[in-house]
Amino acid sequence: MKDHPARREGPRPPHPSQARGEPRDGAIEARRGPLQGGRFSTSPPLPVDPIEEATRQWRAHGWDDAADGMAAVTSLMRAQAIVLSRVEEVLRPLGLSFARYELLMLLSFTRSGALPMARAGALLQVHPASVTNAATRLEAAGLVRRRPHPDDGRAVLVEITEEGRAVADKATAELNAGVVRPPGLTEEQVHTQVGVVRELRRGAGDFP
Amino acid sequence: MKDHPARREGPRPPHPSQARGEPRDGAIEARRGPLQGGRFSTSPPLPVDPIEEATRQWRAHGWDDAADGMAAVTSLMRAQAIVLSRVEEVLRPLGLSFARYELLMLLSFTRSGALPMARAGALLQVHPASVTNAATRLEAAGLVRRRPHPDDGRAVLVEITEEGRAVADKATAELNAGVVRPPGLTEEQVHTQVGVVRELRRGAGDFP
DNA sequence: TCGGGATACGTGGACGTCCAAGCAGTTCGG
DNA sequence: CCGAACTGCTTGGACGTCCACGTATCCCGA
Repeated sequence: MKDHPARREGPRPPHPSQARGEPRDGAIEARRGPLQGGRFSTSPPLPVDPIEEATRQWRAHGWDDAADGMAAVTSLMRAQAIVLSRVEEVLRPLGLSFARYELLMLLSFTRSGALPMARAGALLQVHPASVTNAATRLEAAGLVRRRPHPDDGRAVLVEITEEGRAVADKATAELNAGVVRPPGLTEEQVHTQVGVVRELRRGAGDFP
Repeated sequence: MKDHPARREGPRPPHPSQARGEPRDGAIEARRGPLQGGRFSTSPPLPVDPIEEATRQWRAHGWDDAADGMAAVTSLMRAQAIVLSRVEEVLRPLGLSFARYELLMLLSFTRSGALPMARAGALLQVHPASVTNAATRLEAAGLVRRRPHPDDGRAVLVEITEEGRAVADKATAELNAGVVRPPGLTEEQVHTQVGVVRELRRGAGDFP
């Protein structure tokens, strides 16, 4: 993880602008395209869609009935990488990763601003160890605080701090403006997408 | 990752191949449900869809126009985790991860069975370092071989071995049967999904 | 011809994700 | 009432992904 996959957080001194010997004031730097989600290799962009090409190969090998499925799988992987990349690009300046942002928002939606670690893990649908990881880093940044559970000696409550709320609000505003709202997809496409995935998730036992 | 977002492969406890003495006919072990994609926390399954709940919160906070977008993002992340989990569950017994499987298949589709590392990275759309990683592990398993590029002293060719082809074929057969073919989604849903993502990828500059 | 810039890889580090194991606190049945 | 089974959390590992560097090689223009 996945992957998932891409994340960082530290300082990134050499911005693409200077590495390229870009003389101009970085003023506009016009993101090529609507925020590209991660293209590597210095070579020129591919002339054809690699996934479509793979699908062709699949059929050529006689796996016709599996071709669409594989295309769906690889498409999904790539889509996740692209979107995650865009999200983290926005979050990075705030010292957040998407995982940490999710935990922070989850806590901010709570009445008391606190949740037992296990509960958070269940709601975020990630492994308990991942919650520990995120909580530790958020705590180091002063965005959350750990507190023993009053009624259960085993449990630990993660509680969002005032600063945490502030950062979460700022992050949300920037995400809404920079990634979510910009229509990369039609409203209908988004609905379809979410609907399809909901069935997938239900089938995986995410919820009844 | 992200990543992804999520992945593993090494520490399967009863090293299927060598480690343990014979695993008693673990024959049935009945996968609960249709191959669940990763549910943690011992607590009972959630009573409601956490993503839907989050969307509700989003609206309640006045971010109506961003609610659907956030739902799309989180849905995508979860979908990727679920599918990746299922795929790797099938590949694990073969000593493969999805990343390694992809590289292996890419090579198998080549006439000569070999590609320069950079070319592979471009086609798989992952960072060059990821290719190095996958190639190293596949090489250790004897599934690929590294060879200096005949015409370019900088480049390295990764070449699939006979054993690599055999493992790749076996993996493909099992993936087709165990994950891809089983209709978790309608054929139409799959097409829609792939189509939507294709636009996303095109927008990200994956291909013209 | 020659030197600077571009390209190809590998390495080390940061992160997130998962699993397995270990420790402590809770529950429940005999 | 006590021990076994169960929970909750943390730690240490493995893996994949990306970035920043360093090194070797290639290529092109002065």
